[in-house]
Amino acid sequence: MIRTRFAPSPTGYLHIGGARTALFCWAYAKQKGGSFILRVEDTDRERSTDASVQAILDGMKWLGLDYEGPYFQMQRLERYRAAVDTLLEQGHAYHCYATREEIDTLREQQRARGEKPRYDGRWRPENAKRLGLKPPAGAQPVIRFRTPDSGEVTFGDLVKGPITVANAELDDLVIMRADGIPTYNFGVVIDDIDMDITHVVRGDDHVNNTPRQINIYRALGANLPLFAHLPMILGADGERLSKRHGAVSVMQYFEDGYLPEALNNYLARLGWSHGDDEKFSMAQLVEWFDLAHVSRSPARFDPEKLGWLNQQYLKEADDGRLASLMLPFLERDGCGIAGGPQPQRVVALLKERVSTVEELADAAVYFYRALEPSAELRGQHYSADARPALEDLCRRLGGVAWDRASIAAVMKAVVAEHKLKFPKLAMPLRVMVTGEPQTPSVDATLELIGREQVLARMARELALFPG
RNA sequence: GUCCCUAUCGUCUAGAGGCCUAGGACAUCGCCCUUUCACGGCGGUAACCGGGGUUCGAAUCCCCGUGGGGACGCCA
Repeated sequence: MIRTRFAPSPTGYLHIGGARTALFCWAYAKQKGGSFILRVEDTDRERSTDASVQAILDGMKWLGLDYEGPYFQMQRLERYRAAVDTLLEQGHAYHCYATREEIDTLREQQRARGEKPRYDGRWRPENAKRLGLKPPAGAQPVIRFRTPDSGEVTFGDLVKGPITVANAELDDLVIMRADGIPTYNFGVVIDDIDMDITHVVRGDDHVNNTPRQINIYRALGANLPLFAHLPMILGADGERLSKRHGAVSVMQYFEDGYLPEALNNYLARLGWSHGDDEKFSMAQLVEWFDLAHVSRSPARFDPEKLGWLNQQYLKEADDGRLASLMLPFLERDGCGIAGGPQPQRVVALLKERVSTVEELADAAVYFYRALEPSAELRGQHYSADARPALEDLCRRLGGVAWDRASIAAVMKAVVAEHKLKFPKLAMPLRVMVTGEPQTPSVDATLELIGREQVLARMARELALFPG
């Protein structure tokens, strides 16, 4: 039975990188008929918040990633303490009384010497004895894991292949704080063991933690899971996509009018491929996903390509669904839909011309509210020689059957009688009625806006024509 | 600085030693369609980081440079 997990810390929203990790873990478990677990790693009491937990849950829900859980590490403290006791008894861990200041100084000196900053093991029992160190009265020690002095750790990463690190590169890491709360590298191991995780699929930034964690597994006598490290996602500028730099919350994409299927598809395609396939469903992702085709180097996030994919999904999305997604944006733009055309029909007319729902709403405004053309547009399109034809058209539109074909027929007749080129009539008409130079075909647009509004807007603008 | 990982068009990628004159997608440019703008269709520009090996043969394997990323916390 395959079991994967996504283990975010609730110190912020669910961001793009986390979402992709979750997506891959989810897809892998689904494909294998296994379980996907959500575990909240909330042991950083200073930074973890309930709001972040909720934000992560919201993001998972929007993306459609269902899971077992969530489990919370802060509800499992007893278990970690018991595990630490075992390690202590067996000599795999020890108390360390070094102060933070002391350690900081040590690290500074090491860096100054061009060495890798590492704890020097001064509180290992034998060293403390040799150095004559005595636990200060009343001091609460942290607990450190005793890393093997020699040898190396090798693991076969499912994405990157074999990775080897010498134990000499590792130091004795703190596994439990003085207050009994475990640190990341310890909690993650205990939980992955207890939750029977078979495949640890996580970000590249954990590659260096893996050998440390493997040493803890070994000290505990536990079986190792398989590891797969996904490459990082970089910003469009090649810089790290982090919470400080523009790493956008997944829910920001919802707010900007993206469809979750588009974001999932884009994210799946970032760092993973299935031949030349660019657009595929979640079901196809589940069917096709494999760790062998995950790329090994970081990828840049390309908003342009996401926009293109979103447009592809928009084109085939249900009009009613898009209409309801569009309404909040319309309201924000000060548009009520009461008295206007049916939103679904507006959506049908506009959806393949935009790449987000927000753009869709922006493009829909003139169906619900008259927009005044800019002076520049008026100057560009309102010519004296088009005026008689437009007046004629206005009159005739008052009596014609109100459907697209009839409107088009009237326009063609007017164009012919006044000996004009079609655009000579259509462009000023478009601007008069919509306030915009670019809209769907003008007959369809007029039909939806409605006769009353069209005539009113034309009359108002006609007065501004020269001549 | 030290350690780990990595390297194909501007970007995401296909590529598992001969199928590669290196394919697709986004972006970009041109043409077509056309009632404006889009959509769509067709076409173009554009890449195997450098140097050594291994091999009859290397984008694919090895080594060294260089570039990029990550890690070095009582953060996760």
